[in-house]
Amino acid sequence: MDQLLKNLVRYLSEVTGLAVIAKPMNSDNLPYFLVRQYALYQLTIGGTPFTAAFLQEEADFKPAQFLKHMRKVPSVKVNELCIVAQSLPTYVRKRLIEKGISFVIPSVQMYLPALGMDLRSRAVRQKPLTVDRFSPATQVVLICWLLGRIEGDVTPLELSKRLEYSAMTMSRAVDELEVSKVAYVERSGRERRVSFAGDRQAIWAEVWPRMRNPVSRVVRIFENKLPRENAVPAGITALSLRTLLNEPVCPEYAISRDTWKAMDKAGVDIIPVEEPGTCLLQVWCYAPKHLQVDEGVDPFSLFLSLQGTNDERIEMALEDMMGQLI
DNA sequence: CATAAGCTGGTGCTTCAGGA
DNA sequence: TCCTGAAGCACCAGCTTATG
Repeated sequence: MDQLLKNLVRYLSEVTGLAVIAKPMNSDNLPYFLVRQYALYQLTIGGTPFTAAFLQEEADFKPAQFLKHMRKVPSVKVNELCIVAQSLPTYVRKRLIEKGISFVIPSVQMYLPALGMDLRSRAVRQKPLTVDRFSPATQVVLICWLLGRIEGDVTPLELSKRLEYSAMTMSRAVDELEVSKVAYVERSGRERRVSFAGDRQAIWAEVWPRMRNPVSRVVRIFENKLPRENAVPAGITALSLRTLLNEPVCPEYAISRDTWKAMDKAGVDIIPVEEPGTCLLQVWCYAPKHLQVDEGVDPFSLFLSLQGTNDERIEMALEDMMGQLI
């Protein structure tokens, strides 16, 4: 109880900036059952008087019963009551607010209508205000939609199952889409449903400058060391599958960072120079497999991985591919 | 090469709807 | 009126990538 009292005084002073004084009340004339359940204090916050009731047994505290008890104590003014507790379930707090009963849970929440104060320590979620560059996870969601694979609206949880990200990461991706006005978010209860804003061509034009090249590094390995089930034809190889461009001498594949980590751990050899039987392996910051289209990586990621190459044939092939797509 | 910034998932708490 | 399960959320730690 001493600790709770100290916490109360410290918390109230910090948060309100007012002088806080708490003195135990004389409980000699109180019935035993009351003394057992509540410790009463004379509390003054910046000159405003309260009767603070420290809860001894928080577990079975009931607001209605509390009021009934307090009405039996002549020295207590019901409208000056303030409950002090270490923690209270949210539904209890809700009820107290409904009834207009003041309460303080040090470091967590205070509700003091007499002072016009209502504060929760938990900060409102810090959403990004703008997004200059989409996170990899957001990019995956966007491309998935651009590929026509997201019908209607979805929740972050559904996205997390489909794209093998955590629900948390998908929730953040939805934040990014929302502030970018690329998607609309509708809340129904605790659910967030995301729907995209119509026209694919317009959205692609708007988002691609903020998208990143998925390739974080390129290594050369022997093609027979390739993890077939996780590797997807990428780069010029993928472009040659979609356009009239010739196949490159050296095939290119894409894998996710996680797949590469596993390969690296298992000790795959990196070949420093071009050699027969080798291939180029692009390590992507997301999993190419989830967005795969036909035999190769998705055309959007492919475009992002090849844009800016100063090769006229590639530029033309890219244009050709994007033209067909949108 | 060291430090900062960015990305992601785990953990535990809060909120909400619905049912007893 | 109270409880419960599911979803959403913040905080944090661990790791990767960018920068001087």
